[in-house]
Amino acid sequence: PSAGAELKRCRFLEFTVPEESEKHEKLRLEREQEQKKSSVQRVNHVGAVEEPRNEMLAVPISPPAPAPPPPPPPPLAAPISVIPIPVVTSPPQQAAQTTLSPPLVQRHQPLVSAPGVTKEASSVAPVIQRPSGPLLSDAKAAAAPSGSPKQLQHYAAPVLAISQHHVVQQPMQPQGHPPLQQHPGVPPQLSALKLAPAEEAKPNEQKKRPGGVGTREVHNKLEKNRRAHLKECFETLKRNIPNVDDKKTSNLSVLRSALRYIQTLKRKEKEYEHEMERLAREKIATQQRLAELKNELSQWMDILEIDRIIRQTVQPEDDQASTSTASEGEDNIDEDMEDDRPVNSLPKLTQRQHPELLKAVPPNATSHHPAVLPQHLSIQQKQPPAHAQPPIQTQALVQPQAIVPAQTHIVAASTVQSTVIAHTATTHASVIQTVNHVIQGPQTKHIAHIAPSTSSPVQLTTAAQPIGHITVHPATINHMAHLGQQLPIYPQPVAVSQPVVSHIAHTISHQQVNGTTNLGQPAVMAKPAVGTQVVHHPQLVGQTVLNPVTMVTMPSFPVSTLKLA
DNA sequence: CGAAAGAAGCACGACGGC
DNA sequence: GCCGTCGTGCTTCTTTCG
Repeated sequence: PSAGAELKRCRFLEFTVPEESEKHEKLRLEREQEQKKSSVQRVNHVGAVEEPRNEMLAVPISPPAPAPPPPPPPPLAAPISVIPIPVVTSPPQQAAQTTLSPPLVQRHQPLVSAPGVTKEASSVAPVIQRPSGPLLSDAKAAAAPSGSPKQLQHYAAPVLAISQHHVVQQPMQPQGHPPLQQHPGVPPQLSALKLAPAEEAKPNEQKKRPGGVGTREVHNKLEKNRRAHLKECFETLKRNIPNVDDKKTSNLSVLRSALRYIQTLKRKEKEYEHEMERLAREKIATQQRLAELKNELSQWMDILEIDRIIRQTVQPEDDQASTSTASEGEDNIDEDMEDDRPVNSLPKLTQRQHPELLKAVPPNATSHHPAVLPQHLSIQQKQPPAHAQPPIQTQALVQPQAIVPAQTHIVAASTVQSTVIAHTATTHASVIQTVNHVIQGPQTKHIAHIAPSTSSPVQLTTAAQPIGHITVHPATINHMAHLGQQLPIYPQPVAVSQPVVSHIAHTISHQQVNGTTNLGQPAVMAKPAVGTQVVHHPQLVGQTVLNPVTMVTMPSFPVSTLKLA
């Protein structure tokens, strides 16, 4: 217990007593207290054992001494009284005199009156209380080895008194007699309490009252420390409160100010919390909006990227294809693309997303152009079939039945660019461009073999010879398999209008292609005749068809098939 | 687990300074 | 009269021991 108390005390001291002097003083007090404790403990051990005995004995014995036995008191008083110093045998007289009044007087006089007197009185008082000599004496005798048997035997109470004095080291105090004479009726507790002060008062003596807490002085100092601590706390509090005068505020006002300040802080805290919540919500909303915008942007970027890729894939080919007139071809292509897709890439996207739109348009759609032998397939989804400008919409449309005289097969020797074509085939221009490239490509493997219907390969250079049909190489079909259902493959011969074939043949024979084409108006008059004769559509009259490939009319199979080319 | 002792805290009254 | 300080008694809490 002492250790714990010590700790507490140390902390307390550290906190409360900044001044070293006080610390030292306190430390000194602590040491003293410790000493007291140790001594007290020793004594207590003895006394503790003894006290009960004393009490026990005292009770029965008490009657003999003064008047009525004060049995009740003993239990409490006994422990404190501690004791064992039998040795002292002092003149009973003084003690007796002093002890007479003490208990009663003490209440009133302690502070005012001279402490010495009261102390003595108090000290004596206890002695008085225990008149029961014999028994106590016995106990004491047993407990205290060095005690004088006589006194102990004679006065039990006196012994107690003596013991106290002994502890206090006050030889002067008369102990033996007073007790005997004194009033036994005095409550033990009071006596005990009074004992302490009495001893404190004694000048040199260690105030260590065996009773421990009893020491007033110690208690006072402790109380002082406590108040100092309290004061320190108030000052600390005061320092932490804004707008508080350092010196003109009482503790009460400090408390009030602190209360107000705390309330203000709480209010602000709530406000800030609400603000934070609001900002958090705002942040979430903003993030959502940002995500949406990013999404949109990515979509647009995809579209633009696709467009770019298409351009990249188309332009170089065009460059390759058109040597001297490359620029012309490019321009035309661009123009074509622009013409075909005035809305830019969006249409493309829609095309890709809706490949079904690319499917062949029913013959009726182009039936209003009876003049055009090969029916044209409209690739422009935006343009309804009934549109007034069929040439623009139509591309390659051939009905097998319509092409009787010459069937042509497109034989793709290589499908290397099938994928690219697949991407680009969604546009009119790109399809044509692709076909153009395939046919004119420098690499032989890219060259489509256009053979006459007789199935005997014919040199492309022989422009005069009619081309019977264009066949698709099986490898190409296999290669295109991955394109899925949207890219139906037509293994059967693809009919190509005779004029187209003638154009192709003618172009190939010249080994040269002029890029400009009226993609949107590839009207070709197909003649059953075998020769290569080009008949421009009335709308094309006066225009130069530089790229005969564009004249190719495709059957009414889904446009996706064009990718095959 | 209860008793006892010690320590700490609280309340009251008194006193002095402003 | 208010406030701070002090001394003191009492109560409560904590720790130790049998």
